[in-house]
Amino acid sequence: MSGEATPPRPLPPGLELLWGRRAAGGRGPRPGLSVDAIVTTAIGLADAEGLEAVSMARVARALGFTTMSLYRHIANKDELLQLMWNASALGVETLELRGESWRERLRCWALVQREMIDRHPWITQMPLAAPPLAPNSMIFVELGLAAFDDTDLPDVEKLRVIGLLSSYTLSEARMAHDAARAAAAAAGSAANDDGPPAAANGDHAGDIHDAGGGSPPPPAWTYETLLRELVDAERFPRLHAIAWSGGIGDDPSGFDERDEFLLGVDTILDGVAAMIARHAR
Amino acid sequence: MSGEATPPRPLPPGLELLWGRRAAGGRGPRPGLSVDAIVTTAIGLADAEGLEAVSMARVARALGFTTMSLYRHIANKDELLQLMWNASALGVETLELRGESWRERLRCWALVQREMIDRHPWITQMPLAAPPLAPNSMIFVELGLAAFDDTDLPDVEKLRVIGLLSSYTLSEARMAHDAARAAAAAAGSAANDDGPPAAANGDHAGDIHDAGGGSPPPPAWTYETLLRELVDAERFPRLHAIAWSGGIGDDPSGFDERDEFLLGVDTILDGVAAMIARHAR
DNA sequence: CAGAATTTGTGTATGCCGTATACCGTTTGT
DNA sequence: ACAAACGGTATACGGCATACACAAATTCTG
Repeated sequence: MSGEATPPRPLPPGLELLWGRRAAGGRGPRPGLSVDAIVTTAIGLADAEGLEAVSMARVARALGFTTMSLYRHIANKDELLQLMWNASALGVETLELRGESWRERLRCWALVQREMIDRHPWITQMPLAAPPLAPNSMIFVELGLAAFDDTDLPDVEKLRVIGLLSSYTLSEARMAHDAARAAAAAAGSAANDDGPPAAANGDHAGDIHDAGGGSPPPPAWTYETLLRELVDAERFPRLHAIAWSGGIGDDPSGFDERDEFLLGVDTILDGVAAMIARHAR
Repeated sequence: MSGEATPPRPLPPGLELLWGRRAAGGRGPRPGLSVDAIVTTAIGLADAEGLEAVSMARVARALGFTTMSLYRHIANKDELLQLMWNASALGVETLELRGESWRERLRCWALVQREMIDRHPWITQMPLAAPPLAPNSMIFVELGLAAFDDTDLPDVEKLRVIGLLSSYTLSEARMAHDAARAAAAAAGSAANDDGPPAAANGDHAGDIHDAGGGSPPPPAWTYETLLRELVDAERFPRLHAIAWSGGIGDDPSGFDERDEFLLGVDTILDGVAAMIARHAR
């Protein structure tokens, strides 16, 4: 709120690296490690084993350095996560939205975002705090704003729609990947025996969740069977009906998650159309 | 896929507690600790200091027990989080949606959810995995479905809208609370001196983010000033214009976050209206 | 009523995590 | 030649979730 002179240099910590301003001074020994290398191997780790596999120690070991060496290039783990998030959107600079109307372009915008997330599912596990400040986020927002160029929507509304769309995209992707991970884990623990044996307890195993008899575990729960077990017809009449009518879990039609997602996008865009019409009047 | 007989008992671990089926056997000493007490104090801790303050050790200490005693009542921390999430929606059973039309009821539904989150902001920090299976989540979904009772929308679409609305609600709440927390942290670190001193480094302070001269830190960044610093007019023409036109950060009008939120909800509902109209035809 | 069975809470230990701090060798500007 | 700056390492600390073994309390069974 004070002053109109643009502040000269010192960005808040963590942003300088993101926006690429680093002195690159000359005096010490030539570094064997670089921010790029760190971020790249961290992303590789996350791609392969999920975000929880990314620890300072693991990243450093994968690079053949000590844990603490990373801190010569990165302030802390949070900064690393920010850098990963930014680097995961590598293609954005050269991206162009296809479509003649705002509607086609926005749809394309959402889809591109969804595809970026699908390429790096750990994005949905990131503890994303506060509004986006990474350069690639900015580029992406700018791109979204450009989709509105043929409309008269006020800027605030454009931003609201952008936020709405990307929050939908993120949460839809999160659900899809969580489900996929759960399914993979269930399949894995059923097939292999080296996975976590149900829920390891010490000498007090049977109390909280009795591990069943000696019989093989009942054929593993799916979301649908669970729903049918839990939801009674009196308290949950509508959910009960849905659970017993099939078509909840894996849909047999060729209707995949991507189409599901686009249906949601289209619903939002219908709302945006009304918004634009209202403002044109 | 297999069998039509409802499976008899053994729910997957973690769900039994949520759905209240516990043997309550008789033989041991009378417990001085209960699941309820644990969950309650954990929620108290989270309300007061955020979700990161909830550790097994802290909860146990607050109760006057040892850390490991908790594990006699709860399988692991994740289960505790699930229980907290479920308990945070305490009022849902006695909840009724006001409104004559599906639209009013859905709007009310979203608002109620938002208010529940605002009462326990740590909900937005929860690593929520997979579709909701807690009883209170179910009740809430059932309530959302009931809002559609005067429409002909297929069930799948109803569920999609429910998901869309609540993902929007959650992410909007997350942004609001993250911003609030950041603002509080900035104000706190400016006023107090017992907070983390900027970014502590060892003998190598000045390299990554040089802490400025001895002068007092430049008046602290706001989102708007940051945007103005980072976003240049060539690469980000639209964002640049927005950043310099004011009205981004704290809006001076009496237009608070709740109204902002409801505007987004209304946009979604416009889309839903189109959806319903399409299906009625 | 005697012991067996079962359950609650405790103490201790393990292996991860992020990171503060002190140190040493290398490079470079003066 | 020397001081300053820098890159990497070793060590250590406090916190975390949780495995495991044990003691005391209670109740069921004979």
